[in-house]
Amino acid sequence: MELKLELEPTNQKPKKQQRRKREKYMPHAVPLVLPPCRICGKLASGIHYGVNSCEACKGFFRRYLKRKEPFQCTKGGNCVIDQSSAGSMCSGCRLQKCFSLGMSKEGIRQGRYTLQERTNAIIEMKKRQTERCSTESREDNCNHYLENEMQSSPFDYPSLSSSDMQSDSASSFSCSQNSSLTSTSSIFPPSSTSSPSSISSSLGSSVIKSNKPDPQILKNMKTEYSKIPSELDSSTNEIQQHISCNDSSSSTSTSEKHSQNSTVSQLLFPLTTENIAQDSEEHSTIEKLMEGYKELKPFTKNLSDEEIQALLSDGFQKYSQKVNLFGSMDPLPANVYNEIFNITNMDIDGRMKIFDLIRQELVTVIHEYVRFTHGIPAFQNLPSKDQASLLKAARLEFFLLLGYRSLDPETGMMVSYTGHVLPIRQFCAYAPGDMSTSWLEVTRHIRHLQLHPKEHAAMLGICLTFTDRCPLEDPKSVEKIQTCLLGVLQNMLRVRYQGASGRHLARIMDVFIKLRGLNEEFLMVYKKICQDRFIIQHLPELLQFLFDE
Amino acid sequence: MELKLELEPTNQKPKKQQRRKREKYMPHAVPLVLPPCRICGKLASGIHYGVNSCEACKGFFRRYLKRKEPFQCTKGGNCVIDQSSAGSMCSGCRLQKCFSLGMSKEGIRQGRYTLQERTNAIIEMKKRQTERCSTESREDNCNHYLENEMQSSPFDYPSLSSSDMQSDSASSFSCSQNSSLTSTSSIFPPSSTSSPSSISSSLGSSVIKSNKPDPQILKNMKTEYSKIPSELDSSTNEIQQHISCNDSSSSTSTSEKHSQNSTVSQLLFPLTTENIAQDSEEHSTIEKLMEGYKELKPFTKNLSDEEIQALLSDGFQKYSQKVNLFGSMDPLPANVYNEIFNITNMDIDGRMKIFDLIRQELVTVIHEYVRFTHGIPAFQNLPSKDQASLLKAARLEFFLLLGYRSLDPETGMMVSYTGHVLPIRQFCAYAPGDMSTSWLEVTRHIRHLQLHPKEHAAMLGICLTFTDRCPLEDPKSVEKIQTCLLGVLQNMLRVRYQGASGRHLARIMDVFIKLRGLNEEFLMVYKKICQDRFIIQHLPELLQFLFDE
DNA sequence: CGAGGTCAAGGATAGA
DNA sequence: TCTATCCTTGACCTCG
Ligand SMILES: [Zn+2]
Ligand SMILES: [Zn+2]
Ligand SMILES: [Zn+2]
Ligand SMILES: [Zn+2]
Repeated sequence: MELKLELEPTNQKPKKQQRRKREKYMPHAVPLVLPPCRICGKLASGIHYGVNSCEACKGFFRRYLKRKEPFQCTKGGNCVIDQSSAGSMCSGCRLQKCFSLGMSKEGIRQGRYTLQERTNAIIEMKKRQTERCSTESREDNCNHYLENEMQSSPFDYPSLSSSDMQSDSASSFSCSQNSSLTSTSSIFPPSSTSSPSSISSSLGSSVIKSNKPDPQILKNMKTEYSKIPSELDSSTNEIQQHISCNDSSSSTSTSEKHSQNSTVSQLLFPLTTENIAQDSEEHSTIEKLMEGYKELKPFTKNLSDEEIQALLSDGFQKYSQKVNLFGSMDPLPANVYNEIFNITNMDIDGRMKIFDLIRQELVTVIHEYVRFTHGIPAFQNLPSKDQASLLKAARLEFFLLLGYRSLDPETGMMVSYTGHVLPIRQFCAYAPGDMSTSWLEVTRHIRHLQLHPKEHAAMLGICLTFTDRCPLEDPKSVEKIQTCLLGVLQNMLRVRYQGASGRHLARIMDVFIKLRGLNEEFLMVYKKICQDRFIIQHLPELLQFLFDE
Repeated sequence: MELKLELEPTNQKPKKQQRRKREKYMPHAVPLVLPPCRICGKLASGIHYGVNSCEACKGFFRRYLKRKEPFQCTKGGNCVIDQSSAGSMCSGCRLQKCFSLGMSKEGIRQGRYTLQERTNAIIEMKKRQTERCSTESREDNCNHYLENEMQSSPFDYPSLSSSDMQSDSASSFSCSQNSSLTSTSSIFPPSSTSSPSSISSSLGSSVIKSNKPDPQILKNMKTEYSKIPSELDSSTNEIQQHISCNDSSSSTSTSEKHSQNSTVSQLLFPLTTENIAQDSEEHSTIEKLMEGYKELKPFTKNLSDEEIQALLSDGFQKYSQKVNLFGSMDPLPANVYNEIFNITNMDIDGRMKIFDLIRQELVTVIHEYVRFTHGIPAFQNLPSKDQASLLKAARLEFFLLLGYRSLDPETGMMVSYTGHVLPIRQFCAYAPGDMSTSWLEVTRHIRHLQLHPKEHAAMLGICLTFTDRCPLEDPKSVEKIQTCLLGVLQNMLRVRYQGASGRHLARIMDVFIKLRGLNEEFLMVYKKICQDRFIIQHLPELLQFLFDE
């Protein structure tokens, strides 16, 4: 009788009662009959992560975003996702469907592109570019990467309600006056690298030494890559043919193609009768690439996955024990650990040890890095300035990609280039907390790819030959190299995965995108840190490696 | 033998590792911690099928629902069901118990609790508790917080399908032999505080000094709070009356109440004819509280919000500039900043400065803290051990709550107790990254409450008088004080917000819950850090403040 | 109105 | 087989 809360008459039992089974939850009475969930077909509750979807699918995608580590289908990846399968949908395929319908964090994304669609777009772009490179007079010889303003983006999502616009943009696309721009510059955010004139001594000297244009090698290159000549204006007709083949819809069935001596890339290198020789050509490209790849000798190179894992686990145990000595800080996050480390004056020693390690390793590493590029077709024909720029711009991504087997994404332990086992946090001491997390995540993704060495080598080559990461004197040649490597990679994937190769390539492209993201992050943060007196004093080599002056 | 492991599909290996040690499963950070399973007494994981129960009993009932075939007892149907019989309970009797407690398919409830529901539950809890405290003989005089097993839960939502059961449980409730338990211990996670015997010198001495029972003050207290006497066994009848009034239904209209001189809390202090004097009583309570509140003199106390904001903004600018000198680290997170700070050897100075500051402030602060408690009705009548325990246990939450105006949750800058402006990250140097985030978040919430000083004072008092945060000699008296303060607060809210006061109270309760969470976090992390040599050496006062030995 | 959090239902699975 | 735990799901809620 005396409850004052009765002013709000609802809060008593009756409220609890009405709170039983309700019908479908709709945040608001939905005036219009909205389309059903695009993913599962159930009643949608709104637009979530960019896609009209139901509460369930929304939650599913949200959980994915939190828990990372994409789900894997165990049944071939072709499970049906609809309301009939509610409650027990295959998570892997459901996630794939979410992706393919364009779900993404914040729904902001540049369009509703699938990984696969994105990859296709990238590849198509590259194709068109090569075409243009070949057909165009070289009057626009300026740097690709300086021009990426105003480019009409191929990623602008075609609005469903304006299909006329779509064709508009499609037609304007091929005759765009800005058409010489790279596609990658719109896919990857523009890099914030500095001018190419400043070259670190250790890196620069290696490059210069190795860059005296050896006429013999150059000749070999010409032989091997006669279809992609160093003279841009010649022999374009063949490539043009490829393109015209490819411009038509891609609906031609694979089996048809097989009659034409296939397993060879069709998207990038559609077969024509003149392309019969490509197989062997590609083979020698791979061989050369692998020679360069052999030059890279990270400690883990010749270890099996199990051996590496044993190393890492062992190291992790020892590390944990060590950490326990400092006040049992084991479960504490890195920054706390580092703080303790610093304050107890143990840090300086610890850090110095690592710096010494880094210093030693850098010398070896950089030489091997340069030698790897000798295996990249025509790379040595590039202007030496470009070679240096590329090496510099790709350094971080290259080594992250190179070392993916050496890092346990679960424990964060890594085997260094010369075989020291340590937590990556010590490498990331100066980075914001989530930098090492990103590194781990990318590594997880790369591991997920289950790469063969040849694929790995090709990826490393591709990684080195993005034209949008730095200003270049001759971006077209670089572009061409990358296109070639992409073709090689694609063929390998096709041989290995057949129909699923598209998805795999998509995953690989995604890794590149993620790597690029890390690189950006890295540049932003480390630019500032390089001014640190301590580093300047104790690790000038690192600065030379990391920065441009 | 090893093949068995390999049967598990490919890349699962790290995941399976963790299987050995399993703790009680609690569905991730339960904000509303519930009393133990009503069926078997083990730790409950939530409300299942309408009854507060554990995972096991939930699963048991689910299996029954599927199998349909009801279990049959073979031993007469009177088997004991509790945790001691775990694993080998009689299924028939277990199911019977499930039924008798109201488990049913219809009892289910979906979705989360509204803020208001939660608050209502909390308040209801408190009410019932006070009831129990007063009616019970003191034979069970042991610590509240040790006993929170087996309490019958007022959180059990009455199952719709078994309304008869409801009255059953209601009647069993009031005569429960375990009824002396605190509610808060089930709402808030149990605190991990240490024994009350160890008291830090600085805190302890203040308390002891102030705790010599001043006969004059004690007399005043008796006059002012004669209805809540320090002697527990006397004058309980009045409170009992409140309670008995309160047990009946709450359907009397508010307007009726107003004829009885209301605006006084009815939920906690239901009006009876004897309660006419309460208004003035409450008034004097508030006045006394405010006297204590005046003793608290944080630098910002007499500044307007705008003035504080100006201070903070100014400090933030200066801080940013300073930070820019160290390699323009402005946007970097705290850990990086601290690292730089340490490595350049500027850190030690910086840290030491702050330590000095903390040391200075602690002395002032603790004295004022103790003096504040003099304004809490009957607080000084508590056993001095209890006073010290409460002061100790509440210290963090108290100061976070006290200083909410001094902290800009957007920039993370704060004005210290004596007026120094600095980023809170420097206070949180040893905490994991998200600790300061939590602090900011709680502060945001408190600011959102738009508290009046009196409300603030009441909250501080309530904050100090939770019985579940530490062991107490006389928890019931503490409980009574808190109930009184809650009533006062509730009335103030009602005057100010009328119909919306329920929601506001809900928000306030939520803040308490959040503060408690921070406290838990704090205790977990800082326990370890107190072993740090550097701190022991340079800031023993801090340790005394933070810890118990 | 959508992102994100909450939390009970139910499935999966190791253990008894 | 039954039990108890772990984990994913999806309806519902809050907040900005
Ligand atoms: Zn759906
Ligand atoms: Zn599937
Ligand atoms: Zn149970
Ligand atoms: Zn039985």
